[in-house]
Amino acid sequence: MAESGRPGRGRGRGLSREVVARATLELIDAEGVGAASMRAIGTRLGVEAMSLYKHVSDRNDLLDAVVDLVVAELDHDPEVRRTADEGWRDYLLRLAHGVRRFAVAHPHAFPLVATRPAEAPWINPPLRSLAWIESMLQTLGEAGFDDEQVLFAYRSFNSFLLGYLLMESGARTLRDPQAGDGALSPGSADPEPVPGGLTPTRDVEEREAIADADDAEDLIDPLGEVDEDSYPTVHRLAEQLAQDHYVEEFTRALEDMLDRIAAQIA
Amino acid sequence: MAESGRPGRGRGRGLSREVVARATLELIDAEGVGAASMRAIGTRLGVEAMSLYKHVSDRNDLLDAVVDLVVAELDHDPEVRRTADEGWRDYLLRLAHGVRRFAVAHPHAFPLVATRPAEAPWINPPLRSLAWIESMLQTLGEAGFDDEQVLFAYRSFNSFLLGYLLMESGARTLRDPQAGDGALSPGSADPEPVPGGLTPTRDVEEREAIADADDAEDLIDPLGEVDEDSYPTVHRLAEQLAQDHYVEEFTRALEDMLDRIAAQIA
DNA sequence: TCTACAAGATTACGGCGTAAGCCAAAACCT
DNA sequence: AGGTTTTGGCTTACGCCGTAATCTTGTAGA
Repeated sequence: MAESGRPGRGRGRGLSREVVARATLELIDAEGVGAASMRAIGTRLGVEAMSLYKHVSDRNDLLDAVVDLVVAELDHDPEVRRTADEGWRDYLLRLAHGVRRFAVAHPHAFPLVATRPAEAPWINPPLRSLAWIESMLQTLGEAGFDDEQVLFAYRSFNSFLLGYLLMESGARTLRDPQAGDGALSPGSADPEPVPGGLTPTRDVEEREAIADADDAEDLIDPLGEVDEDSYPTVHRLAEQLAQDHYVEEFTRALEDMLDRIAAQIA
Repeated sequence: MAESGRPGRGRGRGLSREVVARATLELIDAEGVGAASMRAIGTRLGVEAMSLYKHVSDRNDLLDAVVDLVVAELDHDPEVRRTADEGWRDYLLRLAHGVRRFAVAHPHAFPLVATRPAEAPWINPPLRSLAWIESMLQTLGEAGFDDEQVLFAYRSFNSFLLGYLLMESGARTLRDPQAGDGALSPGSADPEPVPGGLTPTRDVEEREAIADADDAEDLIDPLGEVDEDSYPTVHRLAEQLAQDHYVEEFTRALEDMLDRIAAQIA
């Protein structure tokens, strides 16, 4: 990991597995997974598509590299650390918020992390690295969990993050009225421009701040109208359904889940 | 929706949006989403690929039709009904198990239902039909929930199902050691044969029975070995991690979630 | 300087989604 | 019944996709 990579030194130009993966992630953020073709990535890097294969075995491997990038990004998050200085609860809390920060910053990429097939049935998304799994299991074990409780917490934590963040990132990446996604298809020749007008590249904290600030008026997209006669309840609740309370809800649901784990070990 | 459709009557052969969608679902079950190309589907139906476009506007629409098929399948499930004769808890319980039956029977298709982009941010997977959303919101409202509680229950239920079942179906559709998935890619020319040797077509109950019967020895795939020095905890817990306790865990976690909702309205 | 090799370029192939047009047969309307 | 319209499937063709195979070139090490 991170061999040398700077464009000045080394043999060719500044390409490397990580650089390619990073460019791919940027492309995914900007235009969706479907737009990240080998040719498009090459173009973005000023390079022919086939050159990517010097750093990546095939497209699957590239997408795996993107997932690795996500996991690596977690390690660089100053709030997320692999230590439980303040107890297991704080450890899981920080980890969860770190993962959520990524999901919010990269709503097009999160489904990738969430649904990419794993090598073993117990490598669960969204933490698909043996290193993190080891860290988590070990931390919980050291916190006094017995084996069964460790596994319960492991699965509870993963499925909670998976479900909630996939729901949230799904709400942030709506279908383009014309021209679908291509996210889960072979082929698909559409560009899938990011629909909401958001440009998810940096500034996670900034957007969070915005989302948190106005508390009850940040509705995302009402889908025009809902037929009142056919779906009266949906129609009545449409406005509240469209409100964005994700931060508070996530925090609260997370606390609830941790409570449940705590109750389990008591 | 069921116009006539029988091959004997009507104009052409027995094609229809639903028939095409059903064939697609079968292909997805057998070989994964990536294998369900227009040409492959046509071949399976004894028809040219372009003929499918008479019943479906494009491939995105076809995948939507598959999702519709899932929702429709729910309606035909005798245990799942859109009424709360026995209270909201029973209603949600039956619904959840119905969705899980589908996820277990169609592990390759569930990620599709889970990640397909929606038209509005409050249409959450896995219940992506206005009819079901209306049913659920209305039922909860009639059960005495106020608006805020309805929304809390709605989102809790959806994110729980999404996370748990995606985790479970992910564990049932592992990566083919050679040749990746193509599930989230454009292009991808691989067949992705179903890995576990399972043939998920009917007999959900039967497989459940098997899964339930032997309680502690149904491990799915150990991934060969895990390096003991690098990942000691994973190594130690590998066997238990590989065990399939999904049914009991799901049931228990579901009850916990319903408890949380119940506590919320008390 | 010579050699080996790694990084990127070129070419080419089969498969993909699908636009456009064609055609026979079923359905409909006197 | 006979003419017309509509429908459902077929054919052709185009551009994009992933990638196998091969060639070119600049650089590092001897």
